[in-house]
Amino acid sequence: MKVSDVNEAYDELAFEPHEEELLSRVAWHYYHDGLTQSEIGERLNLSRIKVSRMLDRGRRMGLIHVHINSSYGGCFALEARLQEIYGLDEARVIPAQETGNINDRLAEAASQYLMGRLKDQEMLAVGWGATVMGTLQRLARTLSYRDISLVSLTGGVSAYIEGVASGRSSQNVHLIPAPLVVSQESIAEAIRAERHVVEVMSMARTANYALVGIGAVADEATLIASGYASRSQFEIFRRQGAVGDIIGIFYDQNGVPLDLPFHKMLVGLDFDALSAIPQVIAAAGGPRKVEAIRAAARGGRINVLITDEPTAEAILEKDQA
Amino acid sequence: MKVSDVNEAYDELAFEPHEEELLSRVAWHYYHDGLTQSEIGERLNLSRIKVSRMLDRGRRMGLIHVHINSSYGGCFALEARLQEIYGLDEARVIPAQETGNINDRLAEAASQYLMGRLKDQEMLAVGWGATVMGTLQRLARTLSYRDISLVSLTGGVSAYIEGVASGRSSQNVHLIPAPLVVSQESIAEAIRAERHVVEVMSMARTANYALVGIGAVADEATLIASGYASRSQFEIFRRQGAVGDIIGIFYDQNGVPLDLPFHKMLVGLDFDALSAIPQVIAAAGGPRKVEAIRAAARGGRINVLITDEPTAEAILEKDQA
DNA sequence: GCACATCGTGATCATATGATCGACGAAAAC
DNA sequence: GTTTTCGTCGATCATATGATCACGATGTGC
Repeated sequence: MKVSDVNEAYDELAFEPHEEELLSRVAWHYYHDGLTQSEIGERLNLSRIKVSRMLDRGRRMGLIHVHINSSYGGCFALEARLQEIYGLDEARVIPAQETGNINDRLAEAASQYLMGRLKDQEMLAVGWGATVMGTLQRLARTLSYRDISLVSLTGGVSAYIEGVASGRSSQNVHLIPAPLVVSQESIAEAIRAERHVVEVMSMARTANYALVGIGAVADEATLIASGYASRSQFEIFRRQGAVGDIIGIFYDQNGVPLDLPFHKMLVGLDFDALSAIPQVIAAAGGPRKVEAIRAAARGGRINVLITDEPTAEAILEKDQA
Repeated sequence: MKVSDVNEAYDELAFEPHEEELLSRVAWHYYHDGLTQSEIGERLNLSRIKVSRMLDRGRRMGLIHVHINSSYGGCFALEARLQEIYGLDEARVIPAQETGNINDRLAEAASQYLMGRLKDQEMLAVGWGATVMGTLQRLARTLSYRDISLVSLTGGVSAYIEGVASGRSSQNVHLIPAPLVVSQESIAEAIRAERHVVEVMSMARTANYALVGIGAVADEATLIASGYASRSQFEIFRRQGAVGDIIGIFYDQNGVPLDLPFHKMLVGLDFDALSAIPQVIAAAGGPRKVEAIRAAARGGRINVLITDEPTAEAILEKDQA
């Protein structure tokens, strides 16, 4: 090959057919035949370094394309965009699937995420919600094996955490011994002043990770189903601009907490304390929660989001413009 | 390919959903994000060596596929001449290579070709032979991902198609439940009259693509190795002018099918039915098959030929004068 | 229960790869 | 004609990679 030929052809977008053939040949030997660059070089009378550069060019120009043959493949693009747009530390998107409970699948993904993250003897703070419960159930074995401490972010957790804690030395599980919501502000204040409660809450502030759910302001919410709130209350929240809640705290479309009487009756940490935890991980998905998740992400309430493909698409669609 | 290899490959085709996700993620970071294996390791809490092994596994299982996105597979001059001389719709010629199994390399090329061609929910009819088997193994993931239906052109396919079909809803795979050849004409007739067999065969006629191998009339033929025919039979075929076979049907040097008793004992489609399929794709190569491939091309038995460089040269040499 | 095979794991090390640098040659600018 | 600029080339070297080995866990058959 003449050097001048190459110079004439130098144009990032197109190259000589002759070079394209050579490149295809090099790429074929490299990727399909498993030859090393040196072997290809001596076979085609090229220096090793030149083969290396041809492969590089082929990759950059898209002549060599790596396809990942999996339903997960499409989700990574969504993850990257979620991370970029909302400044998340990490996003996990699980593939769309008609069959199967979405909360179960999210819980599975969340537990897998945590299994890969939690180190020995770290502390995990947990919020409230169906997805959180499912995640903890799946994590139970890992937690005891790695000597992870659990601490609750709010009241009302003991009901479902006991199964998880069974068989473990109880000193590693610290629960707020109270419901999530009480009927009067004065009672909530009294509980929050209890020595044990104060201790647990200050311990929660030292956790490495917080695992929370995100609730929609819809009649199907777990808060209503479990009797902590009524439909009429939700109607009021909605009129005040609430789009979702995290650990019982309702926020508007920008993720800013609202000033509601309901919040005064909660037993648990507030948003400032939650934000102080290094990694706040939220697992949530489904059509009803799109707005709630989007607002939480926009407001910087969470660092890690685990959701499903259609939800991720719906969230991003609104912020594309 | 040895049977043991096939079995191993089948075992590897199945894996846990969680592993698939992790693998996809690793592959994505490696190939699309350009991270090093160490970086991926620390990000996902895996040892570097484990990442390396996962990538290796992903490549072998066909989850990771390197596509060389050239309008030509590699050797255009040969491809252009093959297309012109034999009126093929398309020819793919892969570079010469002494080492490495030629059938594996052809299977790779064929699977790549089909991946670029097959659209969602189309139907692929498959013939018989080692190269076809290898191609299907590589295609397995793509097939299920794109919801491609498979249908057999002949009997005897079930032995190797099962691994490919595993994990897929069986309604998309339609096999002729019989061997390729039976011992008596009457038995073949009876099988061909079976309702289920009739159904599958009429379905095969509606396929968009047919993928077939081309066999040589040589003692090393897969037909002999697998016990469907004997050396003495081959000797007779040869004397009657046979130069090769496609889906068990032997033809002369012009690609015209011979009138052999053997054909009456086949369970499968005939040449007329095969020709009715819009795209008949043949993948074959090697010195012994030169005559067989040339005759098939001359006779218009195939529309697309995938072969290797020395074979292509040998074929063309005979028709140059 | 114990020996044994099998598999997955990480450590070590040789090799493959690609980033950097200076040299060279061709075209363009002066 | 000279100089400048640009791009390619190969040498060198740090790094990335994968082959090999040895270990420990797990499961299996006797």
